[in-house]
Amino acid sequence: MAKEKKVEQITDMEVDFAQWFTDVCKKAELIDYSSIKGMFIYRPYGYAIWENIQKLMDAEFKKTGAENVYMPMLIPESLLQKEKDHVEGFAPECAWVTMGGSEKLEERYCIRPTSETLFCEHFRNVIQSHRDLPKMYNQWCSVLRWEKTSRPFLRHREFLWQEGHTMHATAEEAKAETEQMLNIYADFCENVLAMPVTRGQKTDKEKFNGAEATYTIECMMHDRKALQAGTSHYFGDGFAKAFDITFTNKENQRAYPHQTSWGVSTRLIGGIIMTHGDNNGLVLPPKIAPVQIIVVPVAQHKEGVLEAANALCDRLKAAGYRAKLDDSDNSLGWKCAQYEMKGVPLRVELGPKDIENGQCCMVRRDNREKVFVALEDVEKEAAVQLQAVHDGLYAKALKNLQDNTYEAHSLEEAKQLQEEHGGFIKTMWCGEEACELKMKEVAGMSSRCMPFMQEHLDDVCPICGKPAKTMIYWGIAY
RNA sequence: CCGGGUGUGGCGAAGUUUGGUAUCGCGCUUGAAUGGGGUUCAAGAGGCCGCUAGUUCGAAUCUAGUCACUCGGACCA
Repeated sequence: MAKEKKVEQITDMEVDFAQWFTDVCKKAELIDYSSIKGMFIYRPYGYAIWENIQKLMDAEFKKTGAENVYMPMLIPESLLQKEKDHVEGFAPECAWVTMGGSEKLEERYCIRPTSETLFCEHFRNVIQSHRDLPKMYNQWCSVLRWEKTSRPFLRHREFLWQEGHTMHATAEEAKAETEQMLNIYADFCENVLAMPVTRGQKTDKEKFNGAEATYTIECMMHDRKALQAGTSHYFGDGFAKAFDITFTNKENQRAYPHQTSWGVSTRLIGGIIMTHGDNNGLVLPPKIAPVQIIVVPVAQHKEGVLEAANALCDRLKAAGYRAKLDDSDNSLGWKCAQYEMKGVPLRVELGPKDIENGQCCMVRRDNREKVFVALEDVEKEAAVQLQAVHDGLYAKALKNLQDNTYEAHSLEEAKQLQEEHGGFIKTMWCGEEACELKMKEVAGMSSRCMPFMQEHLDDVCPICGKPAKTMIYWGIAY
C-alpha cells in the first residue's frame, strides 16, 4: 500500500517552510552545523553538488578567456579603505585579525569579505600598456562576512563562491563583459539548474558598494520569496582611480581602465532546494546531481539479482552517467525513501521478474512516473528520462514564477498583493530612493530589479505620482 | 543588534513547576527471517543532561553568566 507521504522526518513545507528547508538540508546530508554561528560544514553530498556547479561554470568562464587565480585571504586595513563607498559598505561586517602568534599586529588585517581591493592592488602592478588588457581573472574561494543572522546556504558567515574581476581598456568593453557574465549566470541557472530567472538592473540603493551599476538575476522560491542568485557589477574607473591603476593606450596617453566583477555563491544550492524540493525532500536537477541514477535491486538475495544489478550499474557508468548501486541490506522501501530524500533524479529498479522479462523499471524523482524499459535500451532511455526530469523541473519552476508575478498600479494594491499572494509585484517607478523606502515601510518589500524586459504599465510612479522612468519588480528577499 | 522560543545518547522527545538511582521511541551493533515503497523478531552498545560559575549534604531540575539553534524585526549575497 503506497502512502502519499513516504518521508516522515521532513516537515511539510506548507506547515513551516523554514523548518522544511532546514530539514531538507540536514536529512539530505548536505550540511551540518559547526560550533560557530553561521559557519557550516559542507558534507560530502552537499560539497559534491558544489563541485559539479564549479566544474560546469568554470568551463563557461574559461570559454570567455577568464583565468583562475588565487589571492590572499587577508586584507590590510589601509588597503580596504582606499575606496570610500566600498569600505563603508563592508566595514560593519568585517572580521579582523589583530594578533600574529602572540604579538599584536601593527596594522590589523581584514578577512576578505570580497576581494576587489586585493585585485586592484595587483592590477596596479601588472597593467601598464593597452597590451596588458583585458585582464580577466576569477577565483574560487571562501569569504567572510560577520552576519547577524545565518541560515544554511542562504546566509553563511563564511561561504564558498567565485569572484570574477576584470579590467578593460574601454567602458564599452567592460559593460559588455558585465552583460556577458550576467547572461552566463542566467543561462546556467536555466539550462543547468532548471531555475528560471529574471534578469535586470539593481537600483542605486541596492547596488554593490562602489559599483556604478549592478546587474542581477532574481529567482522565485516555493514560498514566493525572491532569491538573488548572481550579480555582475560595472565599476567604471572608480576603483582604478582610487588605486591609481593606469595604462598607456594606443595614442600613448595615460588612461584609467574600466572594471567589472561578478559572482555566484553556494547560495545557488539554497536556490535549488527551494525551487525544486518537495515534501519528500530534495529534488536535484540532473546535470549537477552527484548521483544521477540510483540502481536499486529488488529481492537482492535471490540468485542472480545482485549480479544483474551490478552489470546494469556498470553499463550506466560506462555510458557516462553518475550511477550508483545500493546493495545494502536495507529494505526496498527504505532505499526508495532515502534516495528520494536525497533528490536523486532517476531510480532504476531491477528484480527477478524484470530479469525474467529482460527489463527494468525507471522512476522519475520529480513526479514518480514509472516506465518499464527493455534492458538493451537503458543507456538511451536514461538520457530521455533525465532530460524529462530537467524539463519537468524547469516547467514547474517557470509556472511558479509566472503565476506569482503580479502587476500593481498603486501602493495600496502592491501592499495588498504582497500580503495575499507574495511573489514579485511589478509597478512603474520614478527612480527616487524615497519611493523605495516608502515601499519598504508600507509593504515590507525591497526593489528586486528593473527587468531588462520592460513593460509600460502606467505613466506615473504609483508611490509618489511623479513621471515614471522604468518598470520595477518588488518582493521580499532572502 | 532588538524581542519571543529551545538546548537531555546519532535523531525526536518525557522528566524541570515541587532538587533525591538517567527514561521512552527511532536509529546504531550482532544474529535470524523477510524483500516490487521506511518489513519483523531476538540479544546488545551508547548519555560530563550546551558550557562556566554559584546555592545545596545532594543540581538535568534553583540562581547568574555565556555559547549555539530557532521564529519575528532591523541589517546584509
